[in-house]
Amino acid sequence: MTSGVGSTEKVLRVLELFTEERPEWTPDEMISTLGYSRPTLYRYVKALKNMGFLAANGPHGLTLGPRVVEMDFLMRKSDRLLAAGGPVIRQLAAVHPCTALLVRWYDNKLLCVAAEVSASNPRSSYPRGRPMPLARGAISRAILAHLPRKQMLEKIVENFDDLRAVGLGDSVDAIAECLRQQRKGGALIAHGEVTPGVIGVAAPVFDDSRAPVAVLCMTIERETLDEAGLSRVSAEVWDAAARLTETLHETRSDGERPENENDNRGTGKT
Amino acid sequence: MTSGVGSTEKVLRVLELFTEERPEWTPDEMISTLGYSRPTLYRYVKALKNMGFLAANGPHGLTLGPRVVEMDFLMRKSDRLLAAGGPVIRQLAAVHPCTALLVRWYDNKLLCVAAEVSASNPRSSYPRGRPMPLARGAISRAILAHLPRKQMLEKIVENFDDLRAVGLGDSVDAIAECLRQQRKGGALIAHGEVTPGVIGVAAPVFDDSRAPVAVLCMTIERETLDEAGLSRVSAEVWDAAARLTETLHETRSDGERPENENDNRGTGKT
DNA sequence: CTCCGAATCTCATTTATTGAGATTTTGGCT
DNA sequence: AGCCAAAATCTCAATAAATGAGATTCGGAG
Repeated sequence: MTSGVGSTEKVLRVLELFTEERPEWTPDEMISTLGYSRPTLYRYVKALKNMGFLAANGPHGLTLGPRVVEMDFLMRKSDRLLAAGGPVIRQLAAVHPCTALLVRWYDNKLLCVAAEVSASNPRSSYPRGRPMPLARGAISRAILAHLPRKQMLEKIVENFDDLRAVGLGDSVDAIAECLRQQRKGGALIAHGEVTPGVIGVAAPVFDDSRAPVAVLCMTIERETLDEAGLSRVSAEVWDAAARLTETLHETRSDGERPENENDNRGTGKT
Repeated sequence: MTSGVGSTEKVLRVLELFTEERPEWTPDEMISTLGYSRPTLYRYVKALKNMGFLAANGPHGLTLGPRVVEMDFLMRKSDRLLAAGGPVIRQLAAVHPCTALLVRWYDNKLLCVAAEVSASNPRSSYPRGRPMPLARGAISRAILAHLPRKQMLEKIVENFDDLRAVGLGDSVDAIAECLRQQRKGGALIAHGEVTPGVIGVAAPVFDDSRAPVAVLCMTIERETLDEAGLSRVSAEVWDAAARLTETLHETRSDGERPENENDNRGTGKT
């Protein structure tokens, strides 16, 4: 609206209606929720259906459509981070019973892209696609602490209240200082900031530039781990993240396109 | 363009650039491929980034963004077909070494939504998100044969050449007749129509209405199966599809929203 | 600090989007 | 099979938004 693509934003607002709580909508529900006129909403829906973003479900219901699944497929196939990270989180999960996560950093969002569970009774669930809190926990701080100064300050300002609540400091500068300190200690550790009784151990992964692109994290039941175990795990996580960073740099320069393990495509039924 | 949402279609055409072959684009590449002016393209990209459909990757590269992953997550969480179908394809995979697929039917597209591999050396690969050919193989015919007359004729016309090539008949009516015959034989069987040496056995799954919403399919190495085995497998597939149809009808009426097995969300790091 | 390419802004011009109401299509009934 | 109400689409004048050339600013490398 504000930027010369207002109509598109209105159209795509339709897609924002779909949530875990309400994954199916009728045109009339959309009209009354969004306040669009009938012809307009139908136009939008028709266009989104044509492009595969919406699909009919039953006589009058609408759900998200096949394009969504296809695009996610495409991302999984072509995401170097995911290809390189899969084996790494599997290794991590073998170190100690836990949930090992690979979390990608989008400028304003943390999103789990892969998870491996080795704990017998996992306390937490972060499958691919689950958004993660931006201002709490080891994962978040692993990003913040390793951001270039400028971006770090931006994010601190944006999330000031949460960060102060966790006790990192009472001013923007104090928090920045505190975060910068944490760079030096290797993996970031948080005790029960998100889930009580669960320890998070996280380390950043870097692409070519100096900005972090992802975080490796192990979440572990506190009871299963003593001090010595924690420092061993912490070293493992840090090390794994460093290896992953290394791998990313390699595949960037030589192979050009990432090699997909399973590429006999276009086949599969008879 | 033709329908009152032209500008939106132009914007979303940007997303269509991203393919398996080319998952990363720069603004300049987009400009020369799409023929948009510089300010326009930058406006589009900015909007798509704001909405999470695109994300920066490196200094100038763009890739698909986090919204895509989130939306797919949402679909996986709320898809009754997927929730009910998971166990079913696992059962099927246990019957005989194979790849068992659950394929959803969107009015113009077949898309694999879940797969279970039990063959030791699978010949085919159809992970979630892989689009499937619309006019070949047992899956396709399991849909076509069970479509209401009107839609069946539409689809036959649209795919006439392919269907004739497979030998179903030489006229629209002949093909329709042939397909209608196949309704009576239980599961649909195809020999090497897509992958030589691989047999496909498929059966339709129905939602409340009479139109099929999905297909269950087993793809099996021909050598591992004799005539008797094939008819046993065929009965199993048909049966499994019937059970799945049944389950869908049940969950539709009572539970209202599908129960998700693993719903301790908002948690997972520390 | 300076420079160069990348990204954004400005604003007159062009073009598409919008919605009330009429109209057609669909699919739920007997 | 055929009807009826609800859903979806169409028409078209009024309204508002998208467009792009060129100037400008931003931001990172040296």
